[in-house]
Amino acid sequence: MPTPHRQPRYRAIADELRRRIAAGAIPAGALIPSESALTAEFHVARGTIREAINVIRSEGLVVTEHGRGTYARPDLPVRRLAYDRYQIKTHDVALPGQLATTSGVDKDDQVDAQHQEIPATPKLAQLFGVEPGRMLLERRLLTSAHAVPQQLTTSYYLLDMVAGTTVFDPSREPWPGGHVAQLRLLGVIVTKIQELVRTRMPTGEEADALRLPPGAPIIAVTRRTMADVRVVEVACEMAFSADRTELEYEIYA
Amino acid sequence: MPTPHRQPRYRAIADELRRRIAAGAIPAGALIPSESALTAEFHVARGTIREAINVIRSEGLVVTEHGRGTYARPDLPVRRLAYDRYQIKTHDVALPGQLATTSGVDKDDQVDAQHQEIPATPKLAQLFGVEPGRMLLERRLLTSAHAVPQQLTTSYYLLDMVAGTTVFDPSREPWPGGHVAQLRLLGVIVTKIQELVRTRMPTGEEADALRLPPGAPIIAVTRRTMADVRVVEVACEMAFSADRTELEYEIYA
DNA sequence: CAGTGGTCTAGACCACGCT
DNA sequence: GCGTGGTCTAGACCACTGT
Repeated sequence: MPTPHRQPRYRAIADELRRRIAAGAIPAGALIPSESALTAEFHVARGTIREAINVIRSEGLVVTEHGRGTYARPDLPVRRLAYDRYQIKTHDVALPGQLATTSGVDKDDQVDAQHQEIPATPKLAQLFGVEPGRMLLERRLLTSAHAVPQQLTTSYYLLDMVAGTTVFDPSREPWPGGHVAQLRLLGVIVTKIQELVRTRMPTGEEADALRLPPGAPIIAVTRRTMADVRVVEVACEMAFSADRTELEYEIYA
Repeated sequence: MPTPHRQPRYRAIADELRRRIAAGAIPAGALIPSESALTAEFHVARGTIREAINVIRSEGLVVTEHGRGTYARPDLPVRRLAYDRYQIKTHDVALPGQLATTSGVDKDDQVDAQHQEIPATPKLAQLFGVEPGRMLLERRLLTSAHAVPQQLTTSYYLLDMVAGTTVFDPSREPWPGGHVAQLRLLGVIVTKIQELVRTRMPTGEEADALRLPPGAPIIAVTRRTMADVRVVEVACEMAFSADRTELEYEIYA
């Protein structure tokens, strides 16, 4: 079956705008023409222009700001989270005044942390391998680099392991060396970390916190930190803006 | 007195439809009311209804089919690709007539494979650590499970390593035991696999092959297979439908 | 054929950011 | 106040899927 497939006009306009951005005719960070200007240029109704912009916005090429205009999106620096990000660098622990350089948290990062004690939900209990209702420390963390939100993490620790220790003092955020180093200060030696990677659309809270444009997906990682067979930490959904993040892993034979 | 933030009608309607689907009033796989029916029910113009449906479609809750209607999306089985999927099970190699059970390819899967010889592009040459122009075997693979496309992979091998071997005979697809087992039959012992995980919007070709609804993101993995320090295979973009796939990794301290 | 979603028009008024 | 995008209307015709 031959496909004559006449291209709708809004798609042709989307193609043209995409071409201009790729060719540099509209530089990254610059405003694209306003909807009324495009209406005049292409001789179509405004709704058609808006559909075309929807297409390239859902591709992440532009972002719109109410009252200001639509911008060609500047190339965002991609943050690569490497397989060795949980390795403890000795000086991170030796010099506690220093910020962490692992665990996805860099020197330039700002963090906003909240601690709370909660009983384990059935899902958390299953991830931990403990009975529901067991008391946990919940740590909610929003990490920003250069004023751009990067990562929203909710992680959990067994309360009887961490309660009362200075290591988990909320005022000592961000944690030097990351959570693996903090656990080591408590005598807990992490032997294995499991990560489960998914992609999905953000919840409203996640979209707000990470300042995501509508339609942008996130990378959601569920992490379990193990000391031998014991689960000592669970990060139940670390959310990353998908277009600012890549994850690197190594698998050994 | 600040203006109370009134929710737009299309969002309220999207919320209502979301609620009905979550509550089971619209069962998974069933048609939601037609646009004209919703127009009558909510007393709004059809464009407003279409905007509401756009919202829940971009969330992956419904899929629309031209001429048929809009369906609440049935729960798709999620395929978990585990960290041990590259381990060779002895019988996979011992019984070559048997289908692979590793490498993300299961017994029920159908594959559509195409082989081709090409010179290395600069990007591929960099990933391989060889000079550009070096001849490679390109293997394009579309994997389907139960008639649902799952995975689109383009991978590359050094041609002088595989040329003329029966192992890489296109008629022997799918490969028993996956690519690691096939390399072992050539005497190449894989010691390490690196994977780089990203999420992005699909190209048109990818969206067609994986039968993705508009706006659905993909998981894109770049893989490098190593034998000691030598790169013996590169999968430059394995594309998975993001909502049908999750990836599991383990990191050892 | 009737019914569905896909595309498109030509308006209108509102909310927001700037000057 | 002015220009921007956000929401909404009330139509129209087309393309696809079914009977």
